[in-house]
Amino acid sequence: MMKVFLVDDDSSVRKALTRLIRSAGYDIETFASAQEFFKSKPEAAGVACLVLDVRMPGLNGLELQQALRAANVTIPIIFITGHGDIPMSVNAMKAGAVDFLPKPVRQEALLPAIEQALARASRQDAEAAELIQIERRLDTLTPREREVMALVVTGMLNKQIAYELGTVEKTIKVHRSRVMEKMQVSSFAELVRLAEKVGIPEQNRSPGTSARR
Amino acid sequence: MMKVFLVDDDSSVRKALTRLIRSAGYDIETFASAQEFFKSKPEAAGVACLVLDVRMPGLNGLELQQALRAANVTIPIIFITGHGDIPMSVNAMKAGAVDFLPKPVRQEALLPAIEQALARASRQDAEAAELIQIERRLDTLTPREREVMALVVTGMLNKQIAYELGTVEKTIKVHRSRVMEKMQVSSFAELVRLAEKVGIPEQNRSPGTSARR
DNA sequence: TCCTTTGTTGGACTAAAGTCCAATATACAG
DNA sequence: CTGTATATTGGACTTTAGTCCAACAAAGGA
Repeated sequence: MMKVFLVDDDSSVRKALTRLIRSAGYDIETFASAQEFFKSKPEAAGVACLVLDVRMPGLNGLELQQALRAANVTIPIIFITGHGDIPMSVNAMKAGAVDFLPKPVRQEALLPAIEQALARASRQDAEAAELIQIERRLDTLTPREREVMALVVTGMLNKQIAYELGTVEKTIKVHRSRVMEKMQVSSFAELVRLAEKVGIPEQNRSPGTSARR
Repeated sequence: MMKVFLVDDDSSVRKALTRLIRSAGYDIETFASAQEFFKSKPEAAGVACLVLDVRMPGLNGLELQQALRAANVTIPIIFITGHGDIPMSVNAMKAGAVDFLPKPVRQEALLPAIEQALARASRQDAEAAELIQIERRLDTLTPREREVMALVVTGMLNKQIAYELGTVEKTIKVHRSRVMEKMQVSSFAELVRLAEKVGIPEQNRSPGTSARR
């Protein structure tokens, strides 16, 4: 892991930056166009960042940034460009770019940017991995268990939940215990924190009078 | 509330932008220098944003941005400049600027930026107000109660906490109940969430064997 | 010195939550 | 039709947590 993708239509730039980035100890993979990169499944690259030329024939760098965002690919991007202007750089940064460097690219600027981008990628990756873990557990819950969990983490008492769901306290206890087991937590505090992370009480439960028996 | 501060050493710019901003329905207050603005207690301005010229005699805009950050003043900043370059704009954005607009400033660029900046200020203000509320309650806790709260929100049982703190379960119950009361929560789930917001288990408690009796 | 705050603890319960073992009822897939 | 997953419930307890009343000790201030 720790991979750097480089997308630039100028082969001499690719050659020079490849040498630089490789000598800094990173894995590097280059592409001559945004389309080519986009087809390479960058979402599966693990911890990686993207050094991206702005002006290219076909899809340009900023458009690729939008396309990646639209595809939910969160790889950190460092733009490089020979003919940029302020609005362009500002837009790129607003859209989440790590840096925006004028060409010719100085290694004292590029290498720290890459380091920072990879650090960000690493955090994002860890965060995403944790969320996936949690959602995987959530997927093992039955619909009823999910309902119970959503109410439990609000702090409601079992008897209140039972009334809300039109059943009895005993049943809630059973569901609740299965929720704890399936979510792999050993304390209620942990369950609350898990629920916070995935934003659990987000389901629009019908307000007011719900199903009674 | 909803105030716009404008800092620019050029009085004709101040005049023109004041008219524009006022006509858009915002309160505006202008300053001819960064120092002047800095002395005006901007941290107490409520929901507000700052339109800031980069190049000024004395403290320049970017330096003011750093000074504000150092002073923990989080007012959103929109830079305006007549002689900017890409690295300058990128640095400003990295440091959290909302936008970075070239002069002459077009109102179609400035007004949306102000709107966005004020929206951000509003969120920050709400967030800060909530944290202050919580910390105010935390301040009413005795040292011991804080310790107990920190352990309680990890999900430990009263008896475990008692062992950890070298006392008995009964004592923990008392502290715990006072914590709930002083923090003004009616459920354990709420307490856990409050603790999350202020990052409660952050105190470096001595690891391993702690105080026994 | 006297009072307040803080930290403790006991007794006596009540309430809530959790556990084990069992048993029904329904819907659905094979 | 039969087995499985889901949802439900009872009984019988055990553990935990919470509540009310009372009391005591040490530290610090007024």
